[in-house]
Amino acid sequence: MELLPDILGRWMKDAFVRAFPEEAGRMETVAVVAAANPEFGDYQCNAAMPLAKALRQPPRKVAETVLAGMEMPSFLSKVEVAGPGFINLFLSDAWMVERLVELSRDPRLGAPEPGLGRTVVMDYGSPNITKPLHIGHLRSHNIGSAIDRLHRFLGYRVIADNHLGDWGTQFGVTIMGYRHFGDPEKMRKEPLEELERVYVLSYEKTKTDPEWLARCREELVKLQSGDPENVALWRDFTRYSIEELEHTYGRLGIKYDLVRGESHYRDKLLPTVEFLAGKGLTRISEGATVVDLEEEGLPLCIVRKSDGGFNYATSDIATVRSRIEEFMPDRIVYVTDERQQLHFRQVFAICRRLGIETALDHVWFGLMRLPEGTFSTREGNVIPLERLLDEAVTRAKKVLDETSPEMPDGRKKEVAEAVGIGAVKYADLSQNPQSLVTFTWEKALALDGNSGPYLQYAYARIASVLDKYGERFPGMDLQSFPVSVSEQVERTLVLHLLRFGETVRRAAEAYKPSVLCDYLYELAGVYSSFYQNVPFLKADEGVRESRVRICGITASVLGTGLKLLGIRTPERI
RNA sequence: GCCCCGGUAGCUCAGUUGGACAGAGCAUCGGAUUUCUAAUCCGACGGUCGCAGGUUCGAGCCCUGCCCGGGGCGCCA
Repeated sequence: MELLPDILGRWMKDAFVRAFPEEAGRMETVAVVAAANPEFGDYQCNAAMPLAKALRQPPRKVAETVLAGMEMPSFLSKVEVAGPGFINLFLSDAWMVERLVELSRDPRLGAPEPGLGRTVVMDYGSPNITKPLHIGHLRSHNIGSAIDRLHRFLGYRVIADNHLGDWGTQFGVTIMGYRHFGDPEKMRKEPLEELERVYVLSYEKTKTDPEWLARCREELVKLQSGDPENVALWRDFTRYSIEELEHTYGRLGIKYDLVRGESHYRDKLLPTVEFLAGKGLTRISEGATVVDLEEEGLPLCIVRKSDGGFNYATSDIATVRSRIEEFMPDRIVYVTDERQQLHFRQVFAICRRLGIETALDHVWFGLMRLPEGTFSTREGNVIPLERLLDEAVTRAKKVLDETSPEMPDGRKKEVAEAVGIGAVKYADLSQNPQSLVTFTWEKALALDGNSGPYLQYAYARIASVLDKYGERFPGMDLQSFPVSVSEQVERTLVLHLLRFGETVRRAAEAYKPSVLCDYLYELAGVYSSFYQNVPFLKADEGVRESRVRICGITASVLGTGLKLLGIRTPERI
């Protein structure tokens, strides 16, 4: 299905070109956007005003001239010029309803497939292992997996790779910590907590004890050069970490195609530096191998340390080359926090120098903070991610106990899990990714207002309506009844449903799941208003069926949208 | 010192890339349930969009300067 703004934009462009062939021909597109206010119609076009300047004519006159030569197309009921020169477009009810039915028969609900034939590698989550996830890890996983699903929905072939930090300096520190402070008993029971504990102890010691620091580096070099004992430890640490990660990923509904980690590219580090050197991009500075990036206005980038070791930049360049070779992607997308902006600009610049043309995008998001400031292990104010999820589920369960006492216990547990985690995920996704996020329990666990549970509740109410309809009017063939709109709120709902495709496209293009959240919240709001103020099961036959069909389509759109966000949709709450 | 973000209602945040009188949620206050799930709905209250200039038909959005907060800037990732 072609998207509404595209259909309307094309018609407007025709109108402009017909009226002003020369000037309008130079306009690349004539943008049509959703109207700012329902009074002003359904969509509006503002192109007459900029054009008026070039033509040296009053904008209203330009708009009127544009419209004068056009016949009213079937999809519009009214077009008018308003204010300084806005062109307001009113969609025809009959056409909207026709489109809605078409949408309901489309498994993609009217969304386009711009990604067909395209491959994108997505790198998100990518935590450093040997530490439990904390609330700061939520954003990359959550935002990344939502962008991932949006792209798959739009037809892209997505390769989601969890690029674990499993080969860095921290292993020397952790190995030393484990050898000297490790408790085998705790290691069996809570490996990640234990690994983090010994890491912190060992790390503190590096700051006061230079010899300790030197020994940590030694252990890292031993690991990286294949020392069997250290490699065995590294394997254990990695295995424990991944097992625990998988548990949290299961709760969050995050799935990867690949979980490779930096270690996967360890044999490619030296060849990468040699390749860079072969291209004449490197020089030696203070014993380190560096790439100058002055032309790009960036600071120089170290690709090999003076002690012979490699760092993050080298690893990422090696990873880009490997991914291109293996998957031939059209694009590689990284989702990390804002602190890595410079790093990726450097890496991308070096890739360009190497002649890599694959699109490379860094999607960054604001750090999560606590009201009192940043959190850190040393401050002791780190909130483990699992604890946040547990707390959310507990609160959801409490509400369920009050509102749905009749629900069987097992079922209640499932619903509480879905609702609690839905609340946490939605609270994070609904913010503009680039805003700095201040974590508060109140916000993360909100169950009413603009929240995940509000959307899930709306969904469950619809599911209930559909069931009740089936019970009370058995044997009716819903699809054989026509859809029509009579109430204002009903029309608003239909219009909103028709905008699903354009919203999904915009959310994916902008890498902003929050765009979809806004849309779904508004959809649920319009539906709730409809539900509360317009009878359907009690309406006359015909009107009843039309409204129940609209309910069904709303359920599809809301359900699909929530699934794209990774939020589950219980049929009963 | 240089670079990147942010500053919008008491609080937490939107604002479709320059359009119509700046919008939600929370909080506060008032109303709605013999009815399709009240985790809901309807309404009220609430703003110098950090400050000062500038660009133009039009600025929360673009430009310049300043103030406040966060982050980054050669061997961590």
